[in-house]
Amino acid sequence: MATTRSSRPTVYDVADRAGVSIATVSRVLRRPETVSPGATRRVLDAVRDLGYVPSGSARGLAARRSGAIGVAFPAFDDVAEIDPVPLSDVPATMRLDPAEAAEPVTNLYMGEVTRGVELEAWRHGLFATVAVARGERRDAALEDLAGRVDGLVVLAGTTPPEVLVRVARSTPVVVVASPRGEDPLDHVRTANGPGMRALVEHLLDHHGLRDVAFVGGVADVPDDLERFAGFGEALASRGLPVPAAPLLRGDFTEERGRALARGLVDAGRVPEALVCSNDQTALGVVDVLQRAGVRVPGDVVVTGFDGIDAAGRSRPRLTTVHQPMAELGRVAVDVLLRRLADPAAPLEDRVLPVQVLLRESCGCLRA
Amino acid sequence: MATTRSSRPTVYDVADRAGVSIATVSRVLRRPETVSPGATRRVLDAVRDLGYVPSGSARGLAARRSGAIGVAFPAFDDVAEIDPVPLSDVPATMRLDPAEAAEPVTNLYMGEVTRGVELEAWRHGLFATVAVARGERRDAALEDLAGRVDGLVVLAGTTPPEVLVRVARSTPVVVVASPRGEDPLDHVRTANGPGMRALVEHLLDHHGLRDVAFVGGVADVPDDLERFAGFGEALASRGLPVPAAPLLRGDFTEERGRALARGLVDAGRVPEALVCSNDQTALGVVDVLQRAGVRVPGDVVVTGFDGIDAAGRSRPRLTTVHQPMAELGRVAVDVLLRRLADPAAPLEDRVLPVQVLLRESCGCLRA
DNA sequence: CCGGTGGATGTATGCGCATACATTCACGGC
DNA sequence: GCCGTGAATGTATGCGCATACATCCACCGG
Repeated sequence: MATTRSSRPTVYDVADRAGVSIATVSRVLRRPETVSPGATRRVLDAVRDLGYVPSGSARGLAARRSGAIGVAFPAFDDVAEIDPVPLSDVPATMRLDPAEAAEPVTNLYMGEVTRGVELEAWRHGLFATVAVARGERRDAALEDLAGRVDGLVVLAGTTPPEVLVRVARSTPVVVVASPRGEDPLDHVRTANGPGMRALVEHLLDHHGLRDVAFVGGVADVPDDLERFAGFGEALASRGLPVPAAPLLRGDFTEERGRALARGLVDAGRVPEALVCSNDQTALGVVDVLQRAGVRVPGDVVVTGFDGIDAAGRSRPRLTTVHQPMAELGRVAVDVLLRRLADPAAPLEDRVLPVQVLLRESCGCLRA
Repeated sequence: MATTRSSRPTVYDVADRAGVSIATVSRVLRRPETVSPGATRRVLDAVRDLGYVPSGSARGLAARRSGAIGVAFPAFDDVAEIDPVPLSDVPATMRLDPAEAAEPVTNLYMGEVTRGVELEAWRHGLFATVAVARGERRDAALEDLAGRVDGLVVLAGTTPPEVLVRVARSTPVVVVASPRGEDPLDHVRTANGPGMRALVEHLLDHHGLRDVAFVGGVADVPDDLERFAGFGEALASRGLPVPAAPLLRGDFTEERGRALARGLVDAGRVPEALVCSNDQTALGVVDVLQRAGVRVPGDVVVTGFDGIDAAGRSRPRLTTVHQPMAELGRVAVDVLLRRLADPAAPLEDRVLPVQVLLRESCGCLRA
């Protein structure tokens, strides 16, 4: 006994039932002050009786704007696409869970940025349509999305720049979290470099460290490059030698961080400080060091970057640089709306401030 | 030098440029096999040259389906709506961060469910449009959303049931995470009761506990009710007295969990086990107990529910019941598509399995 | 008592696309 | 050499709404 109607009622149905023209129906819904009380009343009754809901497509077509903003992410979770939907009736299983969970931070990132976009869109009466560009259909899907929204917020790495630029010819595009290149697009990002620089200068000045090493993430990722650059600037500003490359390179995962730390311990050459390119890596590093009997921050200082929840719950709590993920989404929408309002305005490159969180893993606070 | 065109090119522009009719343009894009190679070629060239992207609104209108699925959440973050967009140029600030972070799990929940919905939608060539129903515009926005999608996934608590039922007259609605009531809607939820029951039976049977107390969350929330019911069933099945109400009642936050634990410690009557209705609360409880010198699980066993990341990172790691949040979204979409395919099919009430994670806080594993 | 005025409502049209139907044309069979 | 056939393409229409413009009518001033 599902109650879904075979076909949705339209303005015409409402108009018939209310004994008015479709124009009056439309007016009651969009500009009520121009319609007499009587007609308004009858129309609203008809709307209620029929369960009428205006078609977004028709409205969008007539208004020449969809009322939605698109958010596109790179395929963080390509793998997850495999699992079939479980239809098991088993209500509860049980298992010993000794494993160290390694929740992908990317999920969190996606969720937070989406939240920011949705919030800012809401404030302007818009909706947010999200898509994770995966596999083959990747670029085609982005164009499809572009066709159904008023503007796009695209995370760096979602699609090749040339596709973005092409799409941008018809739909404004704001790129999140990558530095302005030569593309004619608006950008929003965080102060990766300055954040890392401030953190490292703190280690040098406040804790008097000198033997400071960088543990990178995936090579050539803009964020990683900027962080390493900030690291170098800090050293240079204090007259210390600047390495050409990170001491170690991971892939932003906790597991990889563990492996790297294991290598250091085995080789017996752990520096005074391990400055990691992200929190996940740092958490893995800390875990392995502690198991190997190396005290953090007693024997070695470890820091992260991102400011994820887990970094504030570890022992020791991780000193890190917090970047405002949801804020990225909000500001991206702000930039998008400005672009919509004035297509000829100069390109924007907004850099959001970060905050260095001094906690236990650098020795600033006691556990 | 922004490159956004003043108005998007249409099929007509493409047809003109390619020297064909709009029908041929449309065919090249939708059914390429019906068009000659020559025409196809010219059309694609024109599309590229003009940066043409089909209008989603027009397509939706003509096709009588939008190609999008709506996801609506209750207003977890009403408060956050206040902050203005920061336009600060300060790239990095610094602060000592002694506070215990209390990341709202609701954000995570929203992100995960959205992820599931988006993934399943993607597999069917659909997009996901999300909206958090806040404040005054709440119900109106839900209808607006309904008008622009082919189906809705609505989380319990987003809007009053009567609004849902009304909307469902024109757009299929699947309700997530609340038990089937009298509404003529499809439902998808997790096995809250059985999960909690299994966990508590484990505490009774395996750890031989008897003085087991329940720490609830917000009253009258379906999930909380079901969990408390499962708690009671476990006790009853072992011939123990079943309390009529939770020993304590929090609000699902970590902070509130702390306050409750403080009360117990001060009163000097801490039970053998504190079974919490969610992880956040349990984390707060554990923190305060430990600071008060009460050992967990040595002196008192504490358990949670939800299986959030933080529960696997605390010391001791929390024994809890993991519920598949992303899976909720995926299955909801699955149910939605079935409903779309057959409006007359019997109503569904899918219950997803949960998994009890036995870790350190119940004593199953050593820290 | 008539033209003017403004509020309420109706009529007609366009938004951009998909597609049913019509048309054209090349080709093969008779 | 004519007609049937089918592939390729064009023409016309509808999808559901917003809105410019036309119409109607009650009411006012002169």
